[in-house]
Amino acid sequence: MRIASWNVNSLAVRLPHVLTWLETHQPDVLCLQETKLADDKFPCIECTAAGYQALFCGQKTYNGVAILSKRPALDMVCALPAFEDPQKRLIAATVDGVRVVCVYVPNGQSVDSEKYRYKLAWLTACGAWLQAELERYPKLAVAGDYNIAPEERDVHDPKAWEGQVLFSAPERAAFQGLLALGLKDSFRLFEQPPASFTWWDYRMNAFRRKMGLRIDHILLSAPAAAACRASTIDIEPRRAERPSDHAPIYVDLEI
DNA sequence: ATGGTAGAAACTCTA
Repeated sequence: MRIASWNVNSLAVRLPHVLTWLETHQPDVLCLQETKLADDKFPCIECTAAGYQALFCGQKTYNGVAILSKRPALDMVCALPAFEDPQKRLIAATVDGVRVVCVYVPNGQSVDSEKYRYKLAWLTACGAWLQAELERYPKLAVAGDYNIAPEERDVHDPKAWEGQVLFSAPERAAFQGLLALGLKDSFRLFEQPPASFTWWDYRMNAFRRKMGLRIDHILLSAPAAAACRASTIDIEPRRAERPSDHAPIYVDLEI
């Protein structure tokens, strides 16, 4: 079973990229973030034609998440139950016995902002909810844009980024808190190339200059991690015309 | 020096 995740930064703009990528890589599940689409605008017909059903939880202009799957996705949840929030950042469903959680963690903007405090509060609420999900669903994957680089090797210039949003100590501690629930960072289950990143700023030719961060992750419960055979970043779509600023990532599970 | 780029939507906010 191949489970993928991609922050597309507007599905309206990136739909051709997504359809091409589905055709090439044939994931069983694709988690999307930053669809930026109200639910009545979601491209269901195009997804069906590509062989995928879609569950989505969106809003106009900002945020928005979706789960595309070849097989039926059941028991959808579309928000953190105990966290009142108008922003559409989480959707979960079960596909072939695997609980798939798609997250778009708040960016945080800057460490002194209200948005940063919201990011940390959101992560606390998400962790508490995931703890209960892990008890209900042994095979669980949490895929998405975490907006956190966990370690120095996940940042092109850790000294420059130290203390900045996406790499500050409280954010990294929150990420470690998710791992402490028993989740594994799938990417680090395997030897990986140095300077492996998933996001490059559109500005300053960051992609060409390899100035990236690894902020998109697929975390796995212990039984899912035990079945994981590979965890991959596909940077090819970042080279395309009008790319998303994020690369798609995926895991291959022997399930 | 606080820039720059992209997207949505509206002439600004978010990332």
